[in-house]
Formats: sequence, structure tokens, C-alpha cells
Amino acid sequence: MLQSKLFLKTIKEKSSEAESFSRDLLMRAGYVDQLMAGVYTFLPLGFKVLQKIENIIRKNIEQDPVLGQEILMPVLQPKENWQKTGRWDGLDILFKVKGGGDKEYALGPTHEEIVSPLAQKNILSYRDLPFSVFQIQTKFRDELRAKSGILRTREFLMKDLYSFHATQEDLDKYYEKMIKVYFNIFKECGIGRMTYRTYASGGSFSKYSDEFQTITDAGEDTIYICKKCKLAINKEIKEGIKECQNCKGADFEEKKAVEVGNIFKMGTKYSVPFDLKFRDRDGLEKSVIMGCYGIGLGRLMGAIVEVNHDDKGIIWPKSVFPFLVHLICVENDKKVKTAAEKIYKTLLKENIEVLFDDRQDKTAGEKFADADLIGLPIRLVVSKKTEAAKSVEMKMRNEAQAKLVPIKSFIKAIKK
RNA sequence: CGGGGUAUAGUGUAACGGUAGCACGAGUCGUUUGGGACGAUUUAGUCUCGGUUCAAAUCCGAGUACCCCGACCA
Repeated sequence: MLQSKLFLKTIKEKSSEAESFSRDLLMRAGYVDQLMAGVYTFLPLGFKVLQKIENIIRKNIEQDPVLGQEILMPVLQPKENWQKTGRWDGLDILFKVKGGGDKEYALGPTHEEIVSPLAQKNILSYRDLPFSVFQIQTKFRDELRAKSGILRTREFLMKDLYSFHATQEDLDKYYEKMIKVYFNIFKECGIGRMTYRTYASGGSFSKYSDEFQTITDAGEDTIYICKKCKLAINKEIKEGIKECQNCKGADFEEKKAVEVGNIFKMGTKYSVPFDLKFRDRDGLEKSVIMGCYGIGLGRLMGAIVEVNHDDKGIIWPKSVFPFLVHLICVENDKKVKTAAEKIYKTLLKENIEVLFDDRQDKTAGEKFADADLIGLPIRLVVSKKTEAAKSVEMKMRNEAQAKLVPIKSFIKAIKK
């Protein structure tokens, strides 16, 4: 991608509005644009990051054995399904829309009301269980207060997965497996070390749930991390709890955190109203046991930035970025330009994602400042100096020192 | 939803009730080119509605939007 053709420009000045790092950086670097409170457009750079995250999640679920099959459910949903579970009136974040003839619909904030009757069509006997489906789709929630940029929005991409089981033991087994998958996803997204499995309230789904909380001051939750086993407890249920549920440790560290994922054991809460039953081995009809597992993609992207940045800009981790390489030509000298273009073409041929700063009306300082702000993992600089040495300068965004790499071997150096 | 704050050009900001100014950006021309370079020139603004006043960006009222705190958060 040529930077001269990039859809949105970077902004030098910090916004005057008090805000989170991720909001400020993502907006200034041209990743997102705000339409209104809690609603954002993902610009080319931001959209690419979102797709990276999406693919990491998808890859981890569609491993061998497959932990869930991908589907796409409707956003527009019938009122009746929501009345059946009492959430048409009971869920105040639900967006309701009127169609023709005053017919009413819900805009999906979550999909238990849709996936449960869907599953019913697939389940007849215990032989049909277990199975799970997931989707990556836009959710709508009329949050009373949107905040902190893309950390809390009213419209957001979410991966929601629903699992269906014949027995509690089977759900428990799958649930623990999914916890491992979640940790792999967060590790790959560069926030593994800052993310904690957190014992939390189950909301209206279940008594308890497991949250995945990433430590950051921009977060709106407070968690207590057990210093011994590193499991955490959300402040919302900490009242009266004196020791760790896991290791009985009593030494906790208090931290602010943002919830990047949440998983629930829903039991039969949704299978009962939708009459989701199966015929068991013993000939009896039983209710299906369900679990649900969510990750907010935009929020995850925001959390990555909260955890990975410095005062100059974003520092994307090595698996999440809009482009891997930021190629910068600092001179308009014809020979140097030709050399830079050659490197650009080589990178494209090698299928290495590259953003080429080919702008001729910008000074070197401006280009470097933009590169730091945008935060791609690898920076390559081409100049008279590097051209004379038949090399290219390479610098990692998370390192201070740049080094010269011979033209002949720079592809190898990048791949490493 | 309760409380607080803010609203001036694309962005960041100034202006006692009396000529809306500055910087950045953007356009044009030229000089520059390893950390947001320089000169010339052009461009563009008082959130909306109402009130007070000879006169309102400024005072008053209502509305709207955004931000922050709290409550809420499948």
C-alpha cells in the first residue's frame, strides 16, 4: 500500500478531550473515525487490524479438532423470540426498531434467542451432541454510556460461540478447553501476559462466569489478582471473599482492567424456553445444556493498544498489525527513490505486507513521527546513506537501535 | 439514567459586551530533505433557536452534541 494513497491522514495534535490512550492514538493515527458517541468507522488501517484479530480467533477455534463451525446469524430479529425469554422488556440495552405496519424487531445484542431455536432443528438425540457454532458479527447494545473510544461502543464486532451438550460434565470439559483457546488467542494478540482469568458474576445468565481481564488503567473493572496462582476475582463479587477460590491464597493485588472476553455456563436457561430437548441413551427426554463464549473484537483491539504503546504512538505486537513493514524513503533523489521502489516490489512479491511511505512533500522527521504513531513492527528506511552502502536500515518499533542490513539479505532478516 | 464540564476555520487555541486573531493543516510557487524545515501567497470559523442590549463569540433561557464521574453492563 502506498501511503500517499492512504484514505485518512494522521493528526499531529492530541485531541483536547480527556480520553484513553487507545482512543487518542487510534484516532490520530487514522485507524478509526468517530461517527457519534460509541459508534466508529474502521478506516483502512483499523479494518486490517480487525481482520487480523478475526483471523487469529477463527484459526484458534477451527483447529483440529474443530471447536466450532462458523455461521452467520441475522442482526434483525423477531420480537417474539425475545418475549419468550422475557428479555424484550427485561434487557434495557436492547435496540428495538419498528418496521412497516408497526411490526417490531430487535437488533441483536447477543444470539441466545436465535441460536437456541436454530439448534433445536439439529438436535434429535444424544447422538447429535455435543456441537458448537460461532459467528463474527456486528452486535448492537444501547449502552447508557459509551466511553473510552472503541473500548465501549454501541455497535461492535463480536465473536460469539454457543456450545450444546448432553451432560454437565461434557460442558465442563469443553469449557476448560475453551479457556485454553482464549488464552492462546490473547497471547497471540500480544496481551497474554496482561490478561487474567477472572472469577466474575454471571449476570442474568448464570451465577458465575469467567472473564478475561486485561490490566489497563483505561479499564472499567477492578480485579483482585491472587499473587500465588494468578487467578483473579472481579470486585463485583469480591465482597466477603477472603481467599482465592483456586489455591486458597489470601494475598491479592488490586488492578484496573478491561474485560476482553467472557464465558458462561448457561445450563438450561435458554434451552427450556425454546424447548431444546434431546432423547438420551436411557430413552428419556432431557434439556440440552448450553455454554456461551464471547470476545469483543474492537475492544480487544483497543486493549492491545492500551497495553502496547509509548509516548510516540502504537507498538503493534508481532501478530497483530495493519502492515508488517513500514518502508520509508527519506529522499526525493531519483536513485534513492528507484532503490526504495525496488525494495517495495520485492516485499510485495514475497507477500510481506508493506506500507510504503512514498510521500514526496513530507520531511524525514514527519515520516518518522508518523511511522512511530502508526506503530508497524518493522521500519525500513531507504536513503542516500543506505543506498551507498547497498543496504537498508531496519528498526523494530519496540527497539531503540536501528541497524543496516545488506539489500541481499533483508527479506531473510524480516522473516526472522 | 443521575451529576459535572465543554462547544470559535479541517485540527489546536485566543478575543473587557464594541474590527473574530494566532499556530498547525490544506491549495499555489520556490528553496529544502535522517526526527514534524523555510519564504511568499491563498483558503476557511463563533453548535441551534430564542431573549437582553445601540451593539452578543462573550450575558440570560431552552435545545442539541460530545467528553468525564457515577449507576447500569447478555
